[in-house]
Amino acid sequence: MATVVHSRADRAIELFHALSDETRLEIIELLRKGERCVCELTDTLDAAQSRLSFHLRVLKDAGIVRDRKDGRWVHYELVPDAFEEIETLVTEMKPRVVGQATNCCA
Amino acid sequence: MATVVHSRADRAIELFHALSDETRLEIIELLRKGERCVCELTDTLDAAQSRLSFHLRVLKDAGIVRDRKDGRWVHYELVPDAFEEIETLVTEMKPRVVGQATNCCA
DNA sequence: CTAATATATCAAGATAACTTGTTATGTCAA
DNA sequence: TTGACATAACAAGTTATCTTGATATATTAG
Repeated sequence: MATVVHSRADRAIELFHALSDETRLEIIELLRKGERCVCELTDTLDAAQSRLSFHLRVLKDAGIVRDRKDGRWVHYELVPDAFEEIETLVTEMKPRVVGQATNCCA
Repeated sequence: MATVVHSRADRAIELFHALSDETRLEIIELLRKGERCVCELTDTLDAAQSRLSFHLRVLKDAGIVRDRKDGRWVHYELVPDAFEEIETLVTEMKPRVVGQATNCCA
């Protein structure tokens, strides 16, 4: 179980990296409709099984999805908390509304 | 001027990719305090100039920062709209609150 | 004009990420 | 128990990204 301790920045990098791939965004889009097994993702996205497995792991390691084993199927679903976390990160990097502050050089 | 037409997904990938690097997050954090010239970023982050230049370009191409030439200095600042755009993207990929929908296989 | 400074760009190498094909593991049906 | 299926993991190759050092361009000071 890949449980690594992250600095704040490392965590942001992990999350944003997980979101910066087309296949993974497609997976997220599909999972918005609810839990899905890998087989259905494979079919819908017309992607090789090992490729899906690779991307699901990236998403899972980042905590964006979780899996549930059910017989020979594994179902994946989104983890709402992860999206809250991402929203917080984005909010915290927005520019402050205040003035331009100290002018360097020139 | 690198102006490429993006699909919605491509745009998301570009933005999230731009945010998935430590140096770039540090740049953003610094620029939250207001406009800065490259020289100051180089000093503060203790990074080689060409490295900063590379990362600033990634951020600029993604529309996250913009530059302003002023004599022999170039000042960079955050583009607030970009963060609104990112927030919207994140909001739109959050799981819907509704039930589990169609159960595949099993 | 010349030298120094600020920045960008480029080329080469290093590292990381992704894809594909293959094999391994577990589960179920016959 | 055997075979088929669902999924994960691995290995090798490919591609993308990042870093570093070198060079190019513009601007200003002297």
